[in-house]
Amino acid sequence: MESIDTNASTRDRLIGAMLEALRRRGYHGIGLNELLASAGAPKGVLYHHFPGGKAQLAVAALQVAIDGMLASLDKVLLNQADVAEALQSWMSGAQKLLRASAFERGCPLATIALESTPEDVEIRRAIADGFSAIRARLSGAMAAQGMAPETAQQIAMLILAAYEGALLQARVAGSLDAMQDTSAALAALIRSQSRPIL
Amino acid sequence: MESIDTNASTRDRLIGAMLEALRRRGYHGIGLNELLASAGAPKGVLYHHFPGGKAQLAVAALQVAIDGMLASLDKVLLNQADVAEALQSWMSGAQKLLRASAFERGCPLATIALESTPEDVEIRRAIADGFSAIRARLSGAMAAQGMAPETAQQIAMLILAAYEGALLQARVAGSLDAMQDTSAALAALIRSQSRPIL
DNA sequence: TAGACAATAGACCGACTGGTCTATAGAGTG
DNA sequence: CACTCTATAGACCAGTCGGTCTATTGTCTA
Repeated sequence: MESIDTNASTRDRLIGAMLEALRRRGYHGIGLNELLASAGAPKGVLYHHFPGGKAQLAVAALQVAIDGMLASLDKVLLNQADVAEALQSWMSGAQKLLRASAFERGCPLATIALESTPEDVEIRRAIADGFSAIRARLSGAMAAQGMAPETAQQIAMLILAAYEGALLQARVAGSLDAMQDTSAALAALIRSQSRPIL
Repeated sequence: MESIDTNASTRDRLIGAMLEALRRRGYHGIGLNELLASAGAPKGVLYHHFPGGKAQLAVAALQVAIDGMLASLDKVLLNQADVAEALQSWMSGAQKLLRASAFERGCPLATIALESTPEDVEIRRAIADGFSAIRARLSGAMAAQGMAPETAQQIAMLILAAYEGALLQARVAGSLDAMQDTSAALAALIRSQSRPIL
């Protein structure tokens, strides 16, 4: 059970609690009362900061999650000139977080994406935009390394899909194998596509 | 709204309704009353066929889903000698189902996998076993086509991860792009690995 | 026809859901 | 000090949750 930083503002504690819930159980998997208890906040404060209720809080949590993913991606891309290596760093970071949480903290975007229905307009838009931004970072980096732009876009799509799918498999299996295999296979693919075939 | 085949046995209608719910909204996204209504069955009959309640019904639905995925995989692998082509057929089938449901019917395994907690032992085991069986089919087919066994296992992991992740992205985006890009990138990868580099 | 058992039917239950409402506390400003 | 506005607090609500229970119907066998 992760405890939420009690020094953070009430609003941030609410977001943190929702984020944690989305990672572990999904949007419908946690109730408002339990959420409020883990944030150490009474009910009124939720509707004060988020008049739209649970759904609006979820959107705010998604934005935070997306910003975090983009930041970690930018960091590895900045530190490593080679995209294949940067990707492996990125996935290795995800593996550490997974193991540290006993395989319980996954990607919050994936969970709520699958639970959402067409009525959840804001939620779906936030997720779709987030995925799109992540893919843009990836394809940009690969194109900068000499990959054909259309190929880079295709492979960025594959990378993000594989990342989410590997995380998912790793969680249910309680093993890092999925992450490791996927990471290795992706790195090999990027390398083979970055340089024209000899 | 999909209507359930009223000719099927009550037990099968319950499973069908749960399967549909898992595809569209997830385990916690549907209530027992709504589920029963869509199956056209009263409450008592659920606990007659599935004493373990909602969770046991979900496991039964997962088994049906897994059997279906394995069957469709076997079919394309039998029809097409080339694994890359078989994979594209398989993913093209998934695209048809997605579009036919207005991007609402996803993979039931993925959804409940992300919603599950460590307490959901039977559910997680069913999913993990299902994924494992699917990967075994894929890696077996690639190994039979001359790919090194370790490589085949890695790529099978990548394929399944990418499949789930692409389906997820396609759903939130309401577009087949993710499936098409992923499918093309995977096919190219399989082909490049099946034959030793010239 | 009687008995046994599987299947269907739905009333009912306590617990909890997301959400609303009113009351109060605290901070900042004139 | 009085006023204002944000933030905190939690009682309260109708509706729904998953699950239990008893009654009835249908079917097969003796």
